[in-house]
Amino acid sequence: MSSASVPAPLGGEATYADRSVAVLREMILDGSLAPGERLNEVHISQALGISRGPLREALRRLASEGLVRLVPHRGAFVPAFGPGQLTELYELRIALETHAARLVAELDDRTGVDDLVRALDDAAALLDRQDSSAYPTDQDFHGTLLRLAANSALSEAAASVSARISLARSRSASQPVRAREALTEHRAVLAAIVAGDADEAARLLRLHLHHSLENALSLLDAPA
Amino acid sequence: MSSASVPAPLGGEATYADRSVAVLREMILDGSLAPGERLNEVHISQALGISRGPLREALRRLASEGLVRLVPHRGAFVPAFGPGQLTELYELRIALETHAARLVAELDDRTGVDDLVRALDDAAALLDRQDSSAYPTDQDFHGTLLRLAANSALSEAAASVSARISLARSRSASQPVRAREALTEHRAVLAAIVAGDADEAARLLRLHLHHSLENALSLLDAPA
DNA sequence: CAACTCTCAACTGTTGACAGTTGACACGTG
DNA sequence: CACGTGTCAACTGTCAACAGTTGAGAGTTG
Repeated sequence: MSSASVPAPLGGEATYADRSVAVLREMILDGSLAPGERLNEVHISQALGISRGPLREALRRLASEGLVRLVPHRGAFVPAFGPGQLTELYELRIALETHAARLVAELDDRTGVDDLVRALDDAAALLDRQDSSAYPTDQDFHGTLLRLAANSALSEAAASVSARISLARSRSASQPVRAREALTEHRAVLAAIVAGDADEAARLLRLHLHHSLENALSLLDAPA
Repeated sequence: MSSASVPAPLGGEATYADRSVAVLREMILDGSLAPGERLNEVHISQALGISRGPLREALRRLASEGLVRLVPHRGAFVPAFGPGQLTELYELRIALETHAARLVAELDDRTGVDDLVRALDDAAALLDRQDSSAYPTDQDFHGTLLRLAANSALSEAAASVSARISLARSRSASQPVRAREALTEHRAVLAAIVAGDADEAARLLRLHLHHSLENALSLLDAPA
């Protein structure tokens, strides 16, 4: 382990297990715990200043999110995703998000959609003015779409998948410069939603995510 | 190939937690543990002849499957699903399965699909000959479709959703007589898949699952 | 008599110790 | 020298006991 691990305060009001989940998830996603690394229960519990019980519970919960892989009698590992698994995860994401887009397109109340349209217009203006290659609202767009679908089961599943994809992509942390393309595609999807064309919205979003997958795969093959 | 996994008698070599998960899942799905019921750690662990540690792990794992609801400092409950949640779950199922159908329709290797066609033909013949109102292959059809999609992440997500739907429908255990309609719709979906028409396959499957949802909802409102 | 407070039993959260398993290293054998 | 074997440290799985929280009911007060 990248053992620096300050015996973090871990202070708050939730249970130790809850807080451990949060701390470990953060460490896994930001690379403090590298893919392939083994998570030693004794070391980590001592580093967190708790006993093995709550830590084990945290590890099991992370395993159910797919951020940790448990091997009986061997322990917990941070999974290392290959191109095949990244593709599987993207296909799953496509399944979830395209259906969310379909649900939103068939929604009666359009206020949420209108807000999203405005947000994307603002982002477009910002991107045109200053050459900021960053497109911080990418995750926002997908997150908002899920939220508008108003299906908590769907949202939770999508969140789980997104976390795993983040982990799979974590090695290539350098956000690509697909900002403009992504924004353009987002606006196209949104236009179809506004028009109430569920099929077209789903089709465009599927296309967009396939582009994103291609991008992610190319970055995966070319490690820094 | 050490673990060619002979399905051990479940009392054999898995950990206590593993076995507890299996036992409890069974009890929840077959109604031994009714929705709304509270799961007392002490009582259950004594009934299973183990200590609270492994049982707690089992409960957390079931919670991650959605078959148990954990309330901090209050304990574990078997969730009681209302019409709204059942609808959410079905929408999630639709998202997953329609995408699976799409993937299968775009598959090159058609041998698996051909097998499924034959299986449905057999089922149809059987259903015509004897007036057996049961259509045992309903779950088989959906399960096979998922398997053919060859995406383990997708399959696992679908399995989790199916388990929750089973729980939500468990009160109305009497399988409805939608056998013929279901089979007809299955064959229509499959025909589209054979034709390689992903859009149409997805559309028909979405329709089929919406019918199934309507049926489930009507049974939910009218308790025996 | 309603509402509020206090007390307590039951239960979950947590801990530290014990038991069984695994993988690796050293050793002996062909 | 390759290979099987024995041994062992490290680690996970499990247990029983301790600590903190919750909800309910007895008791009290206006």
